[in-house]
Amino acid sequence: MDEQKKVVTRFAPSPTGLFHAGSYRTALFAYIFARQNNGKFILRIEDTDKMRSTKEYEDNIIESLKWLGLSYDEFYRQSDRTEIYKKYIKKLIDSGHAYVSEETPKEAGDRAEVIRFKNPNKKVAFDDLIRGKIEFDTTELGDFVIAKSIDEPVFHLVNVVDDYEMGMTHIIRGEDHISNTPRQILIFEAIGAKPPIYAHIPLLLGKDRSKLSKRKGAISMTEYRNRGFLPEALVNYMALLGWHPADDIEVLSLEQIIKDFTLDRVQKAGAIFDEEKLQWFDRQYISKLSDNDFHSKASAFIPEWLKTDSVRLNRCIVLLREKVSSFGEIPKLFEADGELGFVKELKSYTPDMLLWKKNPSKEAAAANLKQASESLEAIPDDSFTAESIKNSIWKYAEEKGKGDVLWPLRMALTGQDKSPDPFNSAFILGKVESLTRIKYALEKLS
RNA sequence: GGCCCUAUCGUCUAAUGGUUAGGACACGGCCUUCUCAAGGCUGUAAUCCGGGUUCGACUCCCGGUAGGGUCGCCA
Repeated sequence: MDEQKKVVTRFAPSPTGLFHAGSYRTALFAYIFARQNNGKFILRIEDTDKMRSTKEYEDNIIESLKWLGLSYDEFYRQSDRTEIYKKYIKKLIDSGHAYVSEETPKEAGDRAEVIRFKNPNKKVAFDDLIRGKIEFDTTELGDFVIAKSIDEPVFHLVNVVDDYEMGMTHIIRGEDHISNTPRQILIFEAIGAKPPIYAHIPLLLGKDRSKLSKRKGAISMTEYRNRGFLPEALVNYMALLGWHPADDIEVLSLEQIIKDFTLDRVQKAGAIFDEEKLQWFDRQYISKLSDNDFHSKASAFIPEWLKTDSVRLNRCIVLLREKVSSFGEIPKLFEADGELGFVKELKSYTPDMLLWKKNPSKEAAAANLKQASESLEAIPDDSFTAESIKNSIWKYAEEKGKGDVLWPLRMALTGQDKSPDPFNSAFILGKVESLTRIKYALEKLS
């Protein structure tokens, strides 16, 4: 059977900054396309700019891709491939497609001699898989620089040589590269190669609608990880920036996206990265977590004082699950003014705050608290759970009015006007502490 | 400014000549409820403008306008 050429795509970042959403989304699309075609996905570090490239940023790219679950089949680093580029530069010079040019340096670091590509000055057209036919007149590009010296090639040259050498079939990259494409096609032609298929995806935009970049405060993937976002949420959300499935189901695993993805459903216009929706996705994925997974992933965000109190910590987990839309929100909940601040310490409150707004009677509040206290007291220590606490009080509360009983109790236990229900609050605190706090409240009312 | 790309609710988007222009996030209301969330129901909200083509345009064409990208010995 005549097999079609195996799809090869790549992600080719320059290690000059922390890996952020803009780069990630490009990598994601190239990865998805390769995987759905059973093709090859290559990571290529473009570090020809020695001044700005660092190992630290390279590591950050690699770690981020790993965290987000994008695996690559081959890895290259351009600084390891100087000899290959040298060969091509020589070939281009020999064939008359490039020449050594004498220059008048304009800036510090400029060379007096560089290698320029001899522009044939013609019209170049290509069919972009997303945008259709794009045509340029390359005349205005002039004879552009392809190397600072025989050992120091720059972007256009290395990019083309590598894409050719690595057998790239599809170049899936950001729209900001559209205007580089004619130059690169010219180089492909000069080395006697057929240009690959291009697909320029729209850019990710910041709130001001300009290209998301490090300088504009783009948030790095590492920071999202540090803030406790789940990689599945990031992947899912970013895949939906510029692409949309045929139906309306948006919560999708990477596997599902790979199955459903098509380039012709990719948007042409840029998309603003909206953290609110990311939060929503994160919540969706948190709610799918098993209790064990939730516990272990939340662990890094639990304050130290609570970690040493494993009994209370375990009792808090259930509540955490329903309060949090990303793990990074956990520490704040346990701060003094957070909803779970009462776990560490009773917040100070005034006697008025114990009174239910619909029946602000001190006598009623005191009587109900007293009854609640007795009910809790009667529960055996080893069955002091949210469930049993509720059972012991519920009937009484329904008789006297739930607000009349529950509000003062919750306030007595937490001292907060926003908090979990009194049953869970008492459960977290434990019998002894709960009774102590109720007693303290009763003193305030007398 | 030259060249290139783009244009549907605030945001992400669906609808590839015929829909009451659909969904999601956010926002508002209601329900639930001792509070706050969550959850359920529900509401407000969009085809940039002007010309064509057509029986009929979000959809096709042209012109504006607006936004973006790019014009490096960065990638």
